[in-house]
Amino acid sequence: MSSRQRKAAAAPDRGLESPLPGKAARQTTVHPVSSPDLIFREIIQGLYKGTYVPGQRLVEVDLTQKWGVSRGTVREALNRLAAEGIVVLSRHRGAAIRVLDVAEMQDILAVLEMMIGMAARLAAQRIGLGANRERFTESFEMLLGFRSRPDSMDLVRARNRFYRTLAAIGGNKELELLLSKVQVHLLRVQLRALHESLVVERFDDYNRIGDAVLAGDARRAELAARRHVRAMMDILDKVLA
Amino acid sequence: MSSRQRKAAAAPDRGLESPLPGKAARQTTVHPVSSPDLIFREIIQGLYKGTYVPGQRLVEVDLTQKWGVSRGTVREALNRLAAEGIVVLSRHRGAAIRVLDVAEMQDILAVLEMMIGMAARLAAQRIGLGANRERFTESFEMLLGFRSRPDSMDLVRARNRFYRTLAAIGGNKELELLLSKVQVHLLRVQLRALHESLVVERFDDYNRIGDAVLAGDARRAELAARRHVRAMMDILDKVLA
DNA sequence: CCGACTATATTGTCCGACATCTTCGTTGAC
DNA sequence: GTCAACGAAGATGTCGGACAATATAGTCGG
Repeated sequence: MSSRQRKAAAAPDRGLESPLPGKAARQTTVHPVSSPDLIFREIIQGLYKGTYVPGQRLVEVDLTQKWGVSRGTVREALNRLAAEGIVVLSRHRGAAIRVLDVAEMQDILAVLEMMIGMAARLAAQRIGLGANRERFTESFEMLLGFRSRPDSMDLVRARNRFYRTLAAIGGNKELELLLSKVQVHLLRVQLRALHESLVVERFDDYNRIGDAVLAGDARRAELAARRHVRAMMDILDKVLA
Repeated sequence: MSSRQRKAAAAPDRGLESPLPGKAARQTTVHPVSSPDLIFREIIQGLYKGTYVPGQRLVEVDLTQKWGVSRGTVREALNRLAAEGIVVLSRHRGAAIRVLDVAEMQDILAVLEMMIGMAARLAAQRIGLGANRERFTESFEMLLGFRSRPDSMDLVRARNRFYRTLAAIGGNKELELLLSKVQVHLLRVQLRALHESLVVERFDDYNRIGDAVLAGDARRAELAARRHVRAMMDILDKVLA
């Protein structure tokens, strides 16, 4: 019974036309993050910190106790991590941090070359629009600021931010979204585990990319970005030899 | 209390090294699909069928009644759909089928041009390996078989399969994964709604792509693929003019 | 007609329970 | 002693209910 009769989603009632777009309207309450969100980020951060290593199994009950949340909440976080490709799920066997084999790393880098190249090209083309130049310059200089002190969690953040900004001012939302789904986190961590030399930050490359973007030289920006990724591929190949 | 002490995922016990890879071992039970999986697919299929239209809200309780599952299950499905970008979630406001604006469609097509181009290039390079030629030929001919009878759900499946095969024989797993995350479903449905002419299947394009791939001509395959996507972008532009 | 307040619908999160399934140690036959 | 079948324990899949938090709609007073 109950007045809960609703025709089960049959009526195409249009709603949520613009869920996020800022009408600068009243933000009734600040919606910081949901619990699954927190766990999601914690685990990614734990990846960099070494709290979690590829191959490690994630048992629901354990996570429940660790963060004091319910299984349902943990489950949501795990599903999102799986959707991102960071953990693998197999029915009735549970979750584990994904292990990349060398072929997968090469695949990721190959795709990354194309996507980062595109992002750099678009960014160079649109560097003059709006506040793009300021935004880019800021994240660029912040990244370069770590030249003297690598190996910190802040550097990781700065690098990620640099790439996010690159994609953002490029203006292609879909590219931005897809780039966030490429397994850069896993790749970095597992490359580092593979060989120490791979962890070296290539600031010269960053410089070349940044310069070309700021110069508005789309072709050069794309080439610099692609060369950067290709350099990592080469190092990977050498390590294997 | 309770012997449930487990150090909360601190021990890097390696497990699930190869969750899927076929050791051709005993498959104790056939794991068809989980309930969230079913709902996930149903909704995507419903998109094509018109059961669900962009902008339509998806209320959890409705879906639980429609499929006779619990809210938790529905929730999982919605989260996955959100992760794929098919629905948008906003806190306490619920889920709705994502509405693409024209800019987003253009973004998606721009990324698609690059990715499909890459897939076609790789596929042409590897057409000779293993059973690639057979696999590709089969899906190719199946697609062409619909030349005389467009506008069926089967055609949708055939086209998707063609692209999946293209990506698969290309051999880059990451590209394959990312391609599956591009919003082709939404794009097709909303393009169709925008203008009837956009629904026309471009079999000539498919032919050119297929021929080039089968000929092992990587350059030509990439160009044909990119041109196909670009043609759709042009039509989109014309409709807007 | 407009703005503040209240009611309701809906989502976010938790808890507990049970079925299903995997894993692994044990038993027993060969 | 080896190996397969059996069975117990651990973990996940799914369910149902419950309550809090919050957005939206409707109501009331001005």
